[in-house]
Amino acid sequence: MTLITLDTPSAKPLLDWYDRHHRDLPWRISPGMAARGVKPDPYHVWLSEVMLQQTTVQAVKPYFEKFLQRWPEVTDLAAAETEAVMAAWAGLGYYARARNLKKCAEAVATEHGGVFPDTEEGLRSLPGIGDYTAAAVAAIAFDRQAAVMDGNVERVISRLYAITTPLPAAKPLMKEKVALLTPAARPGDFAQAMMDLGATICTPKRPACSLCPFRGSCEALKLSDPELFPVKAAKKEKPVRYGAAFIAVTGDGEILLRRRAESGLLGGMTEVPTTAWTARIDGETSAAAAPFEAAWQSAGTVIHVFTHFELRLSIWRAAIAAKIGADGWWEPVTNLEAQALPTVMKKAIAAAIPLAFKTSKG
DNA sequence: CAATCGTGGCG
DNA sequence: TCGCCAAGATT
Repeated sequence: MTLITLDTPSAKPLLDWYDRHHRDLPWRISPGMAARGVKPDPYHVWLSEVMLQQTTVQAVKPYFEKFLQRWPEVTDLAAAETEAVMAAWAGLGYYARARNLKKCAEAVATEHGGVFPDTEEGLRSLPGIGDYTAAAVAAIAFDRQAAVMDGNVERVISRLYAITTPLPAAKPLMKEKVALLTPAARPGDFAQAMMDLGATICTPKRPACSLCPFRGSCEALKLSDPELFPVKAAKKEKPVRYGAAFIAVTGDGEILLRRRAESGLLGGMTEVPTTAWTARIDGETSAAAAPFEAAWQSAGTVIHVFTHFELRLSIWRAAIAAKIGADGWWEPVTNLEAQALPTVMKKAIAAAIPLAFKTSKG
C-alpha cells in the first residue's frame, strides 16, 4: 500500500497562485501595484466589504460604482441624507447594512477625523463592522496580520483540515487554523487569495482540485471527497406567510407610499400599504383590510422568498379620484425609481402597474 | 446560541 | 424547478 504524504499547508503556494490568478475587481489594487507599496483606499475597502456581506460580487459591482461616484469620500457619505443612502441601497438587501453604513461613516467623520481606524480592534467597534469585516479591512487596507474568515475561508479550511465538526460550532477551530496560516507579509493578499480560491477553485460543488495550490496538503482530498465539507447543521423549514398590498393610483398618476419602521424586516425602507404578514389566509389578506374604502380590484399574487419565510402577497389596485388622507405620501409613478423601494415592493407595484419600472422582475 | 435579516443566480 | 448559497452583523 502506498502512503501519500501531505505537505504542511503554508501561505506561499497560495500567494504564488494569487499573483497569477487573482480576480480584478473595482475595489482592488492589483498585487503588482501593492508590491510597490500602493495601498487601497480604506474607504473603498470598507464600502466593498460591507456590500459584499452575504452578497455576490456580481450584485455588488454596480452599487459600489454608484456609491463612489455619488459619495467619493467617507465624509461625503457621512453628510448625505439617510433617505438618499437607503434609496441608493434599494435592491441590494439586508437593509440594516445601509443604516449601519451611514452610522459608521458618521462615526468615522466625527469621532475619527474622517480617517478610518487602522487596527482590527478599532474597526470592530464601528457600526456594521463585525469580526470578518474588521479583519478584512485591517489586513487589506492596513497590512495588519489579521485572520480573515468568511464563508469561502470556512470552506477552504474545512477541506484543508478535513474538519468534521459542523458549522457554526467549528468556527473557533477554523479561526485558529486561519490565524496560524496567515503570514506577516502580505496578509491582505493572503485573505483575498483565500476568498478567490474559495470562489473559483474550492467551490461548494465540483471543486477544481487539480488546479488548487493546496492540492498537496488537503486532507479532504486525500481522505475522502472535498465536496463533503464543510459539514453544516441542518436548517429549518421555511414557513409561508400571507398578506395583502394595496396600490392606489390617482388620476394624476400618483401612488400612495409610506415608510416602514426603522428596525426589523426591510427597516427604514419604503412600501405600499400592506397588511400584517401572517401564517394563515384570513380577512387581513383581502380587500377588506385596505387602508381606505375604494373600488379595489385584484391584481394577482406576488410570491417573494425572504431568508426565513416565503411571502404570498395578494395585490389590490384601485383608481382614486382624489388624494385621500392616509398615513404616508403620494408619489408620482414616474419618480418611483428614486424611492427606497425594496425588491418585494417593486414586484408588488409592478403587478398592479406593469409599466411602473423599466425592468420588472418576478 | 439561535433567530433575524434580502436578493439573485446557478446547478 | 428549487434548494443552495454569497467577502456576516446584530440581538
